[in-house]
Amino acid sequence: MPEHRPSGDDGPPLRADAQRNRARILNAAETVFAELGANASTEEVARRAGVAIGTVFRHFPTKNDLLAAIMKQLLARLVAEAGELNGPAGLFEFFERLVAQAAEKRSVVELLARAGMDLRLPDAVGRLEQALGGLLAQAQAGGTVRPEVALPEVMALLISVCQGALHGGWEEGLQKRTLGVIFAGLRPAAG
Amino acid sequence: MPEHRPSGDDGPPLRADAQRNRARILNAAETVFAELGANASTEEVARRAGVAIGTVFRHFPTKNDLLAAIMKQLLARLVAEAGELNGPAGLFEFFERLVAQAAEKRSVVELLARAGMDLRLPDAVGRLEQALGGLLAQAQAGGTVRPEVALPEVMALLISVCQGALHGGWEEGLQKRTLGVIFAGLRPAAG
Amino acid sequence: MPEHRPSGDDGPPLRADAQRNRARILNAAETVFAELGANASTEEVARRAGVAIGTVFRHFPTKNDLLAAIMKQLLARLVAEAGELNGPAGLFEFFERLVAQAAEKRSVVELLARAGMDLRLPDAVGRLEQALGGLLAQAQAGGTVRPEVALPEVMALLISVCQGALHGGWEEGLQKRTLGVIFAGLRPAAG
Amino acid sequence: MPEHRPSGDDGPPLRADAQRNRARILNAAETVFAELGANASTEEVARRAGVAIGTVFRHFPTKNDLLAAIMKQLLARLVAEAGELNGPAGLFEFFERLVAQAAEKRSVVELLARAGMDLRLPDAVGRLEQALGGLLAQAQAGGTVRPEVALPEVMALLISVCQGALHGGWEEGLQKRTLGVIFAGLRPAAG
DNA sequence: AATGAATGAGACTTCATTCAT
DNA sequence: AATGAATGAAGTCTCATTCAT
Repeated sequence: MPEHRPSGDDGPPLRADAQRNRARILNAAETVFAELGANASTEEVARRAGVAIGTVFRHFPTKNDLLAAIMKQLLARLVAEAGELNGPAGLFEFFERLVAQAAEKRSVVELLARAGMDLRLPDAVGRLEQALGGLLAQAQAGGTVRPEVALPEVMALLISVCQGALHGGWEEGLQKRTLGVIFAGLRPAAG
Repeated sequence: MPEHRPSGDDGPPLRADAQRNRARILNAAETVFAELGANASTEEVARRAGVAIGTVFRHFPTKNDLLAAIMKQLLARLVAEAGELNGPAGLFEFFERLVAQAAEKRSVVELLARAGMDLRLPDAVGRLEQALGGLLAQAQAGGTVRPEVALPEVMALLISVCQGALHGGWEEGLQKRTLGVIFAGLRPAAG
Repeated sequence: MPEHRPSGDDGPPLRADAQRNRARILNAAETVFAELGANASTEEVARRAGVAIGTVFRHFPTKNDLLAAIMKQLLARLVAEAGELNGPAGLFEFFERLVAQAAEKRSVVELLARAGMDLRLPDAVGRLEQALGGLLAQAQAGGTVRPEVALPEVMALLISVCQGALHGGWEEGLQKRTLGVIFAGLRPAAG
Repeated sequence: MPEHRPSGDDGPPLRADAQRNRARILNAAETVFAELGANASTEEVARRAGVAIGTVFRHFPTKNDLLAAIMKQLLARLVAEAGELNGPAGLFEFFERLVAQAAEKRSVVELLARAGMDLRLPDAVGRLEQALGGLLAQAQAGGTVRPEVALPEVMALLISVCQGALHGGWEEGLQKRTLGVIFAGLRPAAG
């Protein structure tokens, strides 16, 4: 009975070495996919993780499973990050952080993009939306964001701007000005 | 051995049939990559173009060359489209059209994304920027866009939102509301 | 438009070199599978055929397709052989020849065995049954085989005894005596 | 490092749990190979036996060893079965039982087939031949089988017809009629 | 110029076997 | 003795690219 962990159930706890390898693989995969894009080879992941190819497939029986796992980890991290933010400016802060990450971590976005496609991660994505919803509510309560703005377009803007940052390779100033426009669009009209 | 047309030079004019084939291949490629994504097989392109695989490689010695050519064609089309638009609302109109296309034409964006990477198309992109700059100037002249807004962030927003539309699969309403936020961010503060 | 020839249609005639390679591959495959059994590797087939692995897969997109093709060729050969035989002793002669072949050609049987399974060759098998039926009728007409004996059991005996010869590695004498029992069972009781 | 039992020697007696495991593995293997064929995975065997993969390899250092063990067990069972039969019709009865089993137990035959090949089981096979010899003698003594018929061809017929039954998937009627021909061939000529 | 067959590196995946726990 | 994680060779198949026709 090997260890695949498709989603919720944890099964018996992994042996220490297996856990270590699983983590290493996940990290290597994140790096590799970030550098080479989503169709980097699984062998490369194995090489960087310092394990044999078979080990990767023991933990993630399919390349897609590996991608899904990275994605899940990534989304969880984002949710956690969102959870730490508070107050009316939290939403904007979140945008900034994410975009900054996107600039360096190709996978953040490339994978986010596939979330709705081959990979099936509805709940993980759902949790992110929820967290984002919280930030939006706070921002609207604090008067930082117009009340008519709804969650879907905020999500859409977030993803868009991450993609843009990723593929465009924005330098710092550009990133700030681009977000500036979006933030201005979210704020209530100066009265 | 002529006939590759890496970029500027035209060389001897192509034979009529060769010209026809080149066009067919380009069209087929656009369709195929739009449908199957950027790593659809070159054979599939040949099949749809109704030519043999060798012919594709005679015209485009590398798959990347083919992608670059599509990109170039696409950008030219966008420039033309931008040229037809006028007045203070032209910029917004352009955004809307592009996003609408992105929703259907996968390649529009997937390729746009690679513009800065493996593919080298500085001049084609430059021309698009120029056209966009014209629209921006008109919008600012007409008071539709704040004067502080500069071309790079407009370009960045355009690309971002196209990517978002592509990967998110936005329905009509969402697309309108998302663009609404961006347009609000571009407009002068209501005074 | 490559050349796969799933079954009936011939499509455009293969180029001379392709035809030569196809034949080489088929021959190599027959040999290899005969020697190493049905799960010998496709690479080995390619090696013996003196072509690259890709060539094998161009002609037979799947290993199963290759097996099916061999099988078809084999059955056709058997049908032809059956067609050459005549008279009341033809059936027995056919048995003998087949068993003799089985002793050397592992595939003759191993593949025959899979005829009803993964490989789908109903018509090819059907033609063999038809030919065998002809021999049976002649034998019964000539009084060499009892009239109650029907085609299915003759087919069953033929396959059985081929399998047996294959896996048992019968020497000449044993083969003769074994068939002797079966022939005795087919003949009318001595009156 | 004890516990492999290549053939004759027994070594120190196995611990109770080890013995139990050995039996479980053997049973699981028989089932699995019967269902999935001889190249089912060893992991599957372990899974069904409810032990870890390492345990399987501790008991049977090689997959082939496992196959050999199954074979041995199977042959022993056949010998026992043959021992229970008596009288002039015993031989025919034995044929019928075996063929019936073959229809359901894929391994019975698939393994029998390999008896002479990679697996080395001369004595086990020898004992089966001996038992079969007994039945043959009785049948000949009782006048059910012609005196010229010798053991090797009986063995050959048995194996052949098992193979045929296995791969052909005979229905009941066909099985009966096929054996009918063979029995007729074994019986003394009427008269 | 076009054709399409051939090439061969490389992708994903499986599985017998070894070895640390 | 048992466990189960790790190994890595090997298998099937894909596809960009080359080259004989």
